[in-house]
Amino acid sequence: MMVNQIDPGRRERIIDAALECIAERGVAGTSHRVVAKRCGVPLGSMTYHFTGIDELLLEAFGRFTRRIRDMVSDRFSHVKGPDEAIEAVVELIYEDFETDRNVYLLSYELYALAVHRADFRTLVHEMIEAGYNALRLHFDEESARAINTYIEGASTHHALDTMPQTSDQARRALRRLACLDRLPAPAS
Amino acid sequence: MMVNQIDPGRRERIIDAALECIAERGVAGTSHRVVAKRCGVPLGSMTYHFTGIDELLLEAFGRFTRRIRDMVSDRFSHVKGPDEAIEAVVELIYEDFETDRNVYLLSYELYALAVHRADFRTLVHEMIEAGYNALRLHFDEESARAINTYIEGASTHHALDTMPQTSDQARRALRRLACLDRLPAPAS
Amino acid sequence: MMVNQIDPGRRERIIDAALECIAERGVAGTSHRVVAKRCGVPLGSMTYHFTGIDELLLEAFGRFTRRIRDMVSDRFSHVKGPDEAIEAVVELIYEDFETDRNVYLLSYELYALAVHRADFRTLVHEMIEAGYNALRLHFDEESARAINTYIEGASTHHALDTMPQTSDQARRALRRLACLDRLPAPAS
Amino acid sequence: MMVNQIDPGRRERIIDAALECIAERGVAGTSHRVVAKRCGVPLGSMTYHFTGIDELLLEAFGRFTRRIRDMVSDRFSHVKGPDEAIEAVVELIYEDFETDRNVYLLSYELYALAVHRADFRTLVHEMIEAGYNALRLHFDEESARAINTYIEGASTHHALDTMPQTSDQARRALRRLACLDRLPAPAS
DNA sequence: AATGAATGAGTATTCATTCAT
DNA sequence: TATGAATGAATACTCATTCAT
Repeated sequence: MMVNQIDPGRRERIIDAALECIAERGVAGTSHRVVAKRCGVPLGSMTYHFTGIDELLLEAFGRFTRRIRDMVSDRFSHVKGPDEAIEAVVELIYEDFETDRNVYLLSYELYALAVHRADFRTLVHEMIEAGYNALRLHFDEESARAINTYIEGASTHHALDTMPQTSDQARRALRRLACLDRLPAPAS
Repeated sequence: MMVNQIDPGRRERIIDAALECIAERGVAGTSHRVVAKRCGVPLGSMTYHFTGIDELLLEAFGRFTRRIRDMVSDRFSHVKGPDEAIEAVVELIYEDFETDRNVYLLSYELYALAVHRADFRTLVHEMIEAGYNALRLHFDEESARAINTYIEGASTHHALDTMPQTSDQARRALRRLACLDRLPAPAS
Repeated sequence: MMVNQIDPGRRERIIDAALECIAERGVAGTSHRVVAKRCGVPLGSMTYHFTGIDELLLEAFGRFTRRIRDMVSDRFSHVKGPDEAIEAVVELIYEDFETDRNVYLLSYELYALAVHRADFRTLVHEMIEAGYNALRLHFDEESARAINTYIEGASTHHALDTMPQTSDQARRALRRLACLDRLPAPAS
Repeated sequence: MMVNQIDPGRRERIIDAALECIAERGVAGTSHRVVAKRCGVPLGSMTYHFTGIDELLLEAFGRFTRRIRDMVSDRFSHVKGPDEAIEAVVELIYEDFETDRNVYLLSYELYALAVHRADFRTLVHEMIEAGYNALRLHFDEESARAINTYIEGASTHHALDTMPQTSDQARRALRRLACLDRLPAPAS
């Protein structure tokens, strides 16, 4: 029998491994066994640190949404005025989320869970509200909601390789939503 | 022993049952056993009609995306001009998808699969393109993309009970994206 | 992969193996694994044939109580009159149950389950009623109940190696309960 | 970190909690974790105070059998003569054991263990002998054994809700076993 | 053509116990 | 002395799939 090594950071490492695993293989492919092997802890350790797989998933996605909220608040920390806010949004989508592609991958795993389960839905709400609150400092309520909605859609289409929109196009769309440009009458 | 009954609609019934099951319990809760019981066919029938669970899921989601494409083409069939097109979009989100809530539930299950697997991603692409193509008849390319993106985001927020936007607000946002209104200078 | 052999008596063999296993190691030591190994079937076969371990235990104990009821009805089949009935009881305890010691061992496992769970309690009731009904043909109700009660106690004490009573002593006690002998005044 | 509190009664509290737990959920549902939670001691405390789960069970059942022996000796402490002894037995079954229903529930858990393991069997022996010894003071050996046997059976049938006998009927049966009444010739 | 039986890999979880602190 | 952390073996059960009939 192996001697018990005490390992204070283990719980955190398990959560990280779970998150990586979800990004790579989806929630469906994320089992106690797989996560345990990935971070080199024995199987029994999983249910010692977490009451069950659900608690693990919840903690993992909690960490994920916190990370996103941090990205948002970092991008908005020095923003002054609506023009800079639009730039922050574009950078969020085309730089931050792009750099950590997991943001895209993990979101849809989380949403699929959120559809059926309230505790995961809470995480989604918090994440969406974070975006709204940051926008609200620079836009009226209706515009802030509209922009937040657009971000959501852009992320989805980006995640699924379906967004041929460039960052320039996204910027223009966002500026329209924010009424930042005087627009020409549309050419039918 | 039961005599083998020929049952021409069986394959279709299985697909329908699978789709209901996914909506109710998620892909994770959708197994051969569960689907077979739901539509009253023997377990062996599942792998007789489908090479495996993946084929069944793919067929089920194929039916789902076709249904959505039908909703889109129905709404757009009599549309004339951009104003009516916007109305069609609003009705799609606030009436069609709302009436069949499964549209929301199933989308995120599909996206979660699509993130990791190309064949499901193809279905998503087709669905998104259908929206784009309908819009393209009434808007320039950039506006059509922007509107399609907005629809995506609005659907997500709606699915997850996070969209306090009314249909009026959505209509206004869509009209901004389409440059249908002369906009006031923004209130700082 | 091993070729599937169809094996029509398998379900019955599993039940028998479970019963032997309970007798040897107690319900606590009777797991899917252990029973499967004992009768040489793969683990997956256990939950194919039984919805769960409870169904298996219930079937096993059902077979056990039926066996006891058969012993009772065999012993009583040719009984004529109360004297012969008493003999039948003595032979039941000191021959039938003694021959198949499992009768003793299994009873207490069953009772422990019956205390907490109604479906097992039903089996116990049926078993006890079988004894009562056989006795009722030869004795008035009160005597039949009293004798049945005595049988129960004698079985327990016998099972737990605590009954120094000989069959002669048991016979005399039973005859007293049945009022078959004129009794002397007790010596204090 | 919590300072180690000395807690002299802890061992006793654990034993009590174990006994309650066995009564409620059976031996099968009684684990270190469950008992520890019930009496609010840390898990590590269980194997500190007891060498293993077996020692805990043995101590718990030891306490249980002592409790029964106390009930017996209390009931018999003032008994004078066989008539009063019979009354004591009836009160034991219909009052004492009835009041603390755990007596019934726990007995069969103990018997199931006793069937397979000698140390638990010893406890059963002591318990049964206690009854015998009390009876022996007022009856000849054979009657004492017979009465003790009857008590056992009556308890079982009572525990399993299968004893429609009233205390009056039990009293009459016991008096027959004790030869306290001149009996009528049996009605065939 | 159709299916009931079978199966091995995999799932989450519980458990008694050990041990470093 | 006392305990939180750790662990490997075991538990019941689910599953997609195969195959003989």
